[in-house]
Amino acid sequence: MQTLKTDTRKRILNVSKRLFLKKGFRETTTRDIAREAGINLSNLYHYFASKDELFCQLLKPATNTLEAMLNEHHGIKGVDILSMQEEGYVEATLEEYMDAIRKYRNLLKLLLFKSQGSSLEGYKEYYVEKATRLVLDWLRAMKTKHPEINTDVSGFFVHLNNVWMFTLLEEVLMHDLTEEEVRSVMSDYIQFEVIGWRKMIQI
Amino acid sequence: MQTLKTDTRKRILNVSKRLFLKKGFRETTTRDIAREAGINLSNLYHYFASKDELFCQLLKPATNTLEAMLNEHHGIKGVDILSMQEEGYVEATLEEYMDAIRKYRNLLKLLLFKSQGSSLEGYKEYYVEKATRLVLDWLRAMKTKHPEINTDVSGFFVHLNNVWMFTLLEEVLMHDLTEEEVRSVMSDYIQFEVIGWRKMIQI
Amino acid sequence: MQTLKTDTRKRILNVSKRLFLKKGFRETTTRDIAREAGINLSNLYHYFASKDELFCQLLKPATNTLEAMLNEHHGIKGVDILSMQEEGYVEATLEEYMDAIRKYRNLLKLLLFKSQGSSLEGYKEYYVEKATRLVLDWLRAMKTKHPEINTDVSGFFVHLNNVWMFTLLEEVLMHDLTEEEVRSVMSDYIQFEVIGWRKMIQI
Amino acid sequence: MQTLKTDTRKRILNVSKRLFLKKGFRETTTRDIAREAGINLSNLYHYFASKDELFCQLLKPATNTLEAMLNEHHGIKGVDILSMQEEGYVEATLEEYMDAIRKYRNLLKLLLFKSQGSSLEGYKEYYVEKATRLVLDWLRAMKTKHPEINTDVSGFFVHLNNVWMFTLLEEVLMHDLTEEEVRSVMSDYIQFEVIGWRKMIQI
DNA sequence: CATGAATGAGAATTCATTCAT
DNA sequence: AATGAATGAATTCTCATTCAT
Repeated sequence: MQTLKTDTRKRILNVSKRLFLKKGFRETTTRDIAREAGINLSNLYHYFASKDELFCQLLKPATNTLEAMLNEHHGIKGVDILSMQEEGYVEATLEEYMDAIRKYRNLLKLLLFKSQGSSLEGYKEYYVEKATRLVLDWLRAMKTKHPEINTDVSGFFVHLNNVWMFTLLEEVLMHDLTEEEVRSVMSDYIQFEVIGWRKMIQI
Repeated sequence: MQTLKTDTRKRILNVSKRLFLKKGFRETTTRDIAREAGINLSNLYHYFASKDELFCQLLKPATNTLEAMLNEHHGIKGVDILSMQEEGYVEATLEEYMDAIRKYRNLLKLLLFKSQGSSLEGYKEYYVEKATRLVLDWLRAMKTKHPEINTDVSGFFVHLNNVWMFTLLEEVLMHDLTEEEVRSVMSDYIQFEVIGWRKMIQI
Repeated sequence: MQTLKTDTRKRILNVSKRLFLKKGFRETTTRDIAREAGINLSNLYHYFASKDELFCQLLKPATNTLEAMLNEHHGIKGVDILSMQEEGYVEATLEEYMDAIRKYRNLLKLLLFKSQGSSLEGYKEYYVEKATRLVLDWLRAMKTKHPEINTDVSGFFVHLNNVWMFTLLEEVLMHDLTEEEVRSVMSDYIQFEVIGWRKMIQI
Repeated sequence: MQTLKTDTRKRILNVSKRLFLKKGFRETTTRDIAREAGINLSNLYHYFASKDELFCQLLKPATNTLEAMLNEHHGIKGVDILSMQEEGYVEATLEEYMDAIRKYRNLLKLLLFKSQGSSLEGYKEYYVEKATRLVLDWLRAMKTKHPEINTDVSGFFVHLNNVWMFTLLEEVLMHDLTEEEVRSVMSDYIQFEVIGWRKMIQI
């Protein structure tokens, strides 16, 4: 009996994940992937248009989540600047990061450490830039709403802030911290950030 | 007419720097370098044993400086933990970093962003690890000398500290901050670090 | 239109045989082979992992036969030393050599004269050594079975014996003796050997 | 003080001998030679027109001796076929071979085992052919002088005879037999040859 | 869905030799 | 006599991708 389309596709993705993790995007050949997936090399191209597309598809869940977090967390969408004072907000944000790492630990590793040569190799920079722009826009909006707060924050500061976050993420992944350790480090980090943030905008 | 050895060598290095900076180590071919340097491809091997060696030689000034800084700044050699309180120490440290960036801005870019595929591709990790070990050793030595201070600092904390430093360096390089901006950011960073450090060891 | 796999493979092998024979392993380039076989250079690597593997595969029939002859002829396996007196034994041995030359004349030429630079370049020496060891072991076994015979034969003598055989083989090949001529020379040689042998062990 | 021309030349030859012996003609690069001789690469070409010429010059003493032996021993020059009966002749011949090995052991090794890629790579075959022709000519001359002897010897037999001799030489060199061992083996061989020879021509 | 065959564009490195000084 | 610089021609092997079936 012929393997179901999804089976083969799934197998390719699983094998890819393993190989990309081991050797990185560039050093992993399509031949390796096909061989280990037990399929013909050309057949791989029935499922994915190119090696790059395969990589992007593989990372889709992780990048989707990151995009979502980008919009919601640094959220231009409705979160009021004053709500950052509430306890629950910090908790929620923490959980979001935790979830992402719990679910996509390996995909995030791929994205941050193993993507060179692929079209995702600049993802971190792209993400940080986008986040920075969103936050700055949001700050401007908040200024209109709450003219009393200080939103005179340099772009570079916001930028650096986002970079710290990614660096932390990278360290957590690189050193394979346990969930307990991650939680502890993350908690410190987010508190530090929120507090610093409040102070900065003087609310 | 025969070109002086140093001319050609210098030309190769200049061209390499430009190309590596533009396309990275891996994507830059020896052919490109030779063509742009106006020499025969094989002649390149007269000056450098391999593409990798060329890259290492090119980065030598920067890596040398970093190694020196490693030993002197995080220096296990003679700096007393108490001297970190003095104004001058912070100043000096700041100047050291400033100098490195001023002199080797592009080489540091190459080292940190464009070295993949070369033997220097893991330099950041190597450096951070080594720095971490040196600092921990130094802390142990200080404990003997000043039993009253708290040196109960986790390895991961020290590690993270070193990573922050590199991240900052990366950001400064990546965004091509002017010297004025660098000085400002660096100053903040070092003060932050020294203060945090003092608090941590409770002196 | 797609060529059958075996066609191309066969063509590569045929072309290789011709070129290796003409210029030797080292002086024959993979480019030459591909061009003359009418295929793309990289396609050659579809069929053979390397130039060396191609050479070994090409010679496989001959080396296999030699290995078989090694085990059977100088055979530690069951041939009794006394059976060397029988007429049939000499006949059979002769035929074996004749067959090998008849079937693999050119492959044997490649193996003995054109293999430098390949992993088979020391085949003659390897073969002679192995044969020598086998014969010496067999002699020891015969000594147990027939304590009356003289098996006090020096290793160097056995060695030299095997070398003569190869030299003869080489001469026959190098001078392209006809089958008739080969048969005549071989016959002399084998009779000479068997007679000398009998005398030596005094049976 | 500048090195004398002969010194440098001598040094090049010594170094070459060592390197060629270790790695063979082809695998030894002119760079290696120059480096180890402590001279500039181009300077090597002041002493020898090419790598090949260097090799030939190095082997000159050995090839000269072999050529001389060729003429004298298988001597078309005056040796009467009947003198082969005398004791002294065998002795003299033996000594000649012994001398050559004693004096040129390493050069002969180079010639026989390490010359591939050089213009001397076919020396053995060339020598054997020439010897064969000389002997056949000489036999014809003897026939005129002594019509009673049998000179009806096949060319291939003479050829094989010369090949045996070289094979023996090769074995002696390859296994680094001591002078004592060489003498013993050689003695057997020459006696065998002379006796066989006498029998063959029925004198 | 699946396959075997085929391709083209490289890429790093080697080496004997020559030239100008 | 000696040198440093330079050359050109080669060579093996890689890899993502496409085509015909």
